[in-house]
Formats: sequence, structure tokens, C-alpha cells
Amino acid sequence: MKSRLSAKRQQIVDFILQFSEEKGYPPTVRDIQSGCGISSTSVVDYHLKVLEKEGHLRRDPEVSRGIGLPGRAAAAHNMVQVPVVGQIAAGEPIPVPGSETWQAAAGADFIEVAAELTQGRPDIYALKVRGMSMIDALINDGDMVLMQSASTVDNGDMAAVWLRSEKEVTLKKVYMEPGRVRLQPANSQMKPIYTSPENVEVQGRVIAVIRQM
Amino acid sequence: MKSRLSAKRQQIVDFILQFSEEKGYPPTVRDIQSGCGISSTSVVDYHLKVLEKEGHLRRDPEVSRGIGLPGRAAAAHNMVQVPVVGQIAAGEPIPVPGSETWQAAAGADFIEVAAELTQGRPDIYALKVRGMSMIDALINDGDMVLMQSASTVDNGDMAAVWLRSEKEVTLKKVYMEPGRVRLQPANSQMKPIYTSPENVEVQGRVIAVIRQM
DNA sequence: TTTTATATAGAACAACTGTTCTCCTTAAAT
DNA sequence: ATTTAAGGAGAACAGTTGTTCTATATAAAA
Repeated sequence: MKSRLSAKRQQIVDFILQFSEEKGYPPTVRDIQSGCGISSTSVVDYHLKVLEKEGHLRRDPEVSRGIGLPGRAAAAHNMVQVPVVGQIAAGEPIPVPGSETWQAAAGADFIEVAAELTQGRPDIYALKVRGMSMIDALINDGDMVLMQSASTVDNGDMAAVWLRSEKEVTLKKVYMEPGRVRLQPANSQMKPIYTSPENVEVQGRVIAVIRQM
Repeated sequence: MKSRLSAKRQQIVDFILQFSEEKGYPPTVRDIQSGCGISSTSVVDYHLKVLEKEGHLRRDPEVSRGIGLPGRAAAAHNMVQVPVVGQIAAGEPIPVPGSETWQAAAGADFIEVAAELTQGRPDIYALKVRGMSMIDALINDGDMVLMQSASTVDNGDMAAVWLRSEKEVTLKKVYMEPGRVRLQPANSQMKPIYTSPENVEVQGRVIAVIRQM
């Protein structure tokens, strides 16, 4: 379908690519005209028509900047806006955003993270750690924790659990054992905590930790 | 960091995002108008102006479809490709990429991080932590450390230092004190190490730590 | 009540933009 | 020499599109 391109047409394709990358939207016919040193819009249109027929690009008729280069959709860098819904500290349950509360939390901020980090999972939110109570999870004051809402977790998942009797939230690896729950700190030098299943309430799964100096 | 949006404005941002993804180019004011059920173009323009002032999008004046969402189509500005140049372990100096080695490292991987994390600093690279020797810096096996090349650091900076006599690299907060150097673990419960200035060789400054579960 | 900030409408303008029409130029093929 | 194909130039048209002006509505603040 695609044939080799003449110098001029290759220049046009290159220009469209570069323009799109730089500006975030495709060029107009006249952008291409001045960008490639062409004297008339009709010449640009002529080349674009050929390029489209040969399959080198796609045009939406009568749409301004309606030019698309194949394969550019996949090249889009994926970023995710993650809402920072609150802080996590030892003395209180973590704020889990409900489906509606999601939008409502006043004054909420966002952090941008690579989609790679969330692995496409929905309902991700972030918490800023306050205090040093999570230090045995290798998480320090000021760290940002990416969370996924969950009431249950798989064995070995790092999770935020609320300990009812201690009235404390903690980040630990959770292991269900016969008759009890083992909460294992991320720091293997530290000893696990054992407690009853009734005492633990899983509030979310830890997706990632980001610490900025 | 961006503030929360009203329902209508959130709808507009969502529409721009979806439109851009689908079509490959941003919508016009009138596309947004019909797409969001707004009765006048001036209302769209009004909301776009607010959204731009609040930093939720960027507009190129008098340019058709001149709307750009941060992190999406024109993501090149908001994302940074950071090369993962190697691993960091206790037994060896960290591999610092030279200006030319930068491109040369065969099979080098990259991680995409938000530009927010690097704060525009150049010469950032990443190291994957091997082993548990950095655990007193609250850094675990498998963590990704963002580094900036540096041979000197400010007092209190978290840095990668090579201890000559111990033949060991470690991540600590560095404090220059009269006649000695104090290496303070990030975990304040742990005791600092004191050594001579001749024994420490600063290899880089820690910008951020990313841990993925 | 008056004022102010926010949000919505409708209309209109001027510039932007895709498209098309006619008229060239060049080079190879017939 | 004539034809044909590919490429180019200039102008003009009509629909598109960003922008602005004026007017209205609502709710909070003074």
C-alpha cells in the first residue's frame, strides 16, 4: 500500500510529525505550506491527497487540522491524574473516597504519575504520610502512597489495615493464617504482629510509594 | 498540583480528553459545545479561560483546536524519560553515566516519570536497588532510585556515597562536621555513622524513590 | 436591598482554513 | 512534435472557528 516517498512528500510527513509532537495538535494546510516552503495551499492539498491515497496519513474531510499519522495514537505517553484525597497517620482511619465523594472532597490536589505505576487499575488515589509510624513499612513522613480501594487482599499484599482495638492504621504485608492474621513489616529485620481476624479491617492495597527529596 | 473542578468543567476536561484520544486532534470550541450540551460558544470560552488560568489546560490563542491537556497529547513536556543505568548494591560503586555513555549503555531501559519529580533537573538517571543494604535509608530491594550526578552535596542532602575503606556504597543524609562527616540514616531511630572526609566519595544525589508493589 | 462573583445566552465579527478552479512548468513517453 | 503525467502557483469561495460584546439569572456577601 505504501510506496516510497518523494523528497517533498517525505518532508511534509516529517513536518506533520514534528509539529504534532511539539504543539500537541496537527498542523493546518497553511502551517504545512509555510513550514515546508511551499508557495500555495493547493500544492499542499495536492500532496496530502496523494499521501492519503497511498495510506501514509488519514484526513478528516472539511475538518481543520484533521490530519492523523498512523501509529501516533500508540505513541501517546500515558499519564494518570491521581487525586490526593488526604493524609495517612497512625491515629485515624484512612480517608477512602466513595464513588461520589471522589469529586466532592474539597481542596483536593492531584499528582501526575506514569500509567506504568498504576498498571491501568482504576480507582487509584494517593495519600500523604504524616508522622513516622509507618517506618517499619519503609515509609517515611512526607512520602506519597498510591492506594487502591479494597476490603480484601491477597496473601502477601501490602495493605493499609485499621486495627480496631489499637485504633491505629498501619501499612503491612497481610498474611491470613489459621485462626489469626500475621502483619509483616516490609523491613524483614522487624518482627511481625499477630492479631485476630476480627481486629483487622483492610482499607486499601498499596500500589506504590513515591518519596521526593 | 491542581485544584478540584466543578461538575461542568470536569465534564469539559473529560470531553477534551476523550475527543483527543478518539480523533487524534483536540476539539474546537463548538465541538465542546455540542459534546457537553452547552448552549453558547461563549460559555465554553468562559470555562476554558478559567480552566487555563487554573492550569488544567493550555490554549494557543487564535489557533483552531489549540487546546492541550497536560500529560496527554503533548505529553513530551510533562514526562521525562529516565534511563535505568544499572543497579545499586552495597558491594560496588554505582555506575554513573558519562555524557557519552549516556546513549551507549546497551539494552538500557527507561522509566517514565512525571517531570514534577525531577523538577526540570537535567542528567537524571535511575538505579534499581539490589539487596537490603539500604534499608536504613528506608529503601528496599527492588526500589527504583532517581539520582542526579554530583560530586558534592549540600548539608543534609540524601546522597549515594562510596566508603573507600569499607568498599561499600550507601545512601545517607550527609552532614559535613568539623574534621569528620556524619552519615545519617533516613530512619531516625538508627544511629549515624561518623567517618573521615577522605573516606567518603559522593557519587550522586538522591532525587526520589519509587517503590512499586 | 444592593453589590459582587459566578454562570449562562445569543449574536456577530473577523480571521482561519479546507477546498476548488484555472493556468503554468518540466520531463519523460509516444 | 505531440501527448501525458507529475508537480506547482495564485486566487477565490464558503464554511469553520476563536473571540468579543451585551444581556440575563442566581446565589452569596455586604
